[in-house]
Amino acid sequence: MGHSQADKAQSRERILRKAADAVRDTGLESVSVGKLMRSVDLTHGGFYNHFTSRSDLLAQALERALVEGGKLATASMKPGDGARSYEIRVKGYLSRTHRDARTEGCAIAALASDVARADAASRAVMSAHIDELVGQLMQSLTSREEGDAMLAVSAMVGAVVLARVQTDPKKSDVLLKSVRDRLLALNRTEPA
Amino acid sequence: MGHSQADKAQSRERILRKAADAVRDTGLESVSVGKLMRSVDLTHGGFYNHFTSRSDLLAQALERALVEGGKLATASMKPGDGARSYEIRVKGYLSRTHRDARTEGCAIAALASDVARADAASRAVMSAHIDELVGQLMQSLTSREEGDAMLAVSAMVGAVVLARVQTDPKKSDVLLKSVRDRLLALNRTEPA
DNA sequence: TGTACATCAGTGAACGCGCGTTCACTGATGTAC
DNA sequence: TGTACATCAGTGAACGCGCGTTCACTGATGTAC
Repeated sequence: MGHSQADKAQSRERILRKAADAVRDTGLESVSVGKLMRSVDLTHGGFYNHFTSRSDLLAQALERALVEGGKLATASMKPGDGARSYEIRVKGYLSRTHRDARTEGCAIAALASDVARADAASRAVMSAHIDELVGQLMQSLTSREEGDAMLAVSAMVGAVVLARVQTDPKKSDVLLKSVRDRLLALNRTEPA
Repeated sequence: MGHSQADKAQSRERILRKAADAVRDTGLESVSVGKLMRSVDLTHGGFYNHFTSRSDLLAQALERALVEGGKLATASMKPGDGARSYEIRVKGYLSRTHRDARTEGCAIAALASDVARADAASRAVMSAHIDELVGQLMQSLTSREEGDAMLAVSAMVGAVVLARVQTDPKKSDVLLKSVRDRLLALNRTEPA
């Protein structure tokens, strides 16, 4: 609303934050400059004081969504939880809460199919976050094998996306629980 | 081009087939009536001789894409392959060929994130095909446990989508191979 | 089989609409004296 | 500290464009006699 430099930074931040949410809520392509600016109580013309184009905004919103979505994963972990961190991550990711919180949750699950057909720049941004997630999970695995982490990440992302598609709530719950139980079991039995 | 009843049925079929491909190639929302009709050498006005609206077409194209994508899974199987069908399915799904053939491949992998935020009708259509895929895989599993099939389907869909996002081709290959090896191993060691 | 007529698949102009982007403008903010 | 001026965040009209949908039209197809 104001005209100071601090106000500008704040406006930019509000636009980007809203865009990061909108992108996860309704997809990359659904975000329009007009609707976005209206949603933060500004007019469309001012958009270009903050971003050079819609696609510039989208690239930054994707990155932001991935970072925000990634924070949640570690937010609920206390230091010293190291040994149980695999369990905590898997349970959190494959929870009904996460399934039902698409707008605040992992952007990989929210946008994977979209980004799979996007340009190389967008895919590279998400690739980095996939690698990071695989790395984090590998560290917390008793086997410490990257391939095991890749299976877990694939199953986690796949299960959350499929659980969000599933219209029967009971089947959706069962899907989450089945995958969760099996991923947890794998980490226990594998080193045997 | 022609005006006979047979021509009409053929036109409708060509439109729907193109739409089913386009939907997997570039997403549900990207299909426009004008571009679609041009791509089958017709003009946009005639579209409404075949479908009541764009969203009517989209619903049918999603169903078609799911059916076509599902056929591929069983196409390469010979009768009598029963015992090895889990292996054949998993290998086919997690192949580089499938990863690189988004337009002809499994529509669940191509459109899962999109449909996750679509209306209940679209989600119900895809839900049915997810259930079917889980059912098929369960039948071919030595454990015959639905939960095991759910893990496999989640990991298969997740891995293909993530492999399509991954910009580093080597990492993409490793992801597919790691998940494939582990899903195959699970079916061997579990009954022990 | 040949003719007259109704049907209807396909055409292309026209509609209202929302889109991304540009631009002349306003007035509050920040700066120089 | 007070005044004059430059800056620039935010406004809103305007642009060209592609969209989904409608509609009067055309001419080939199918039908009735």
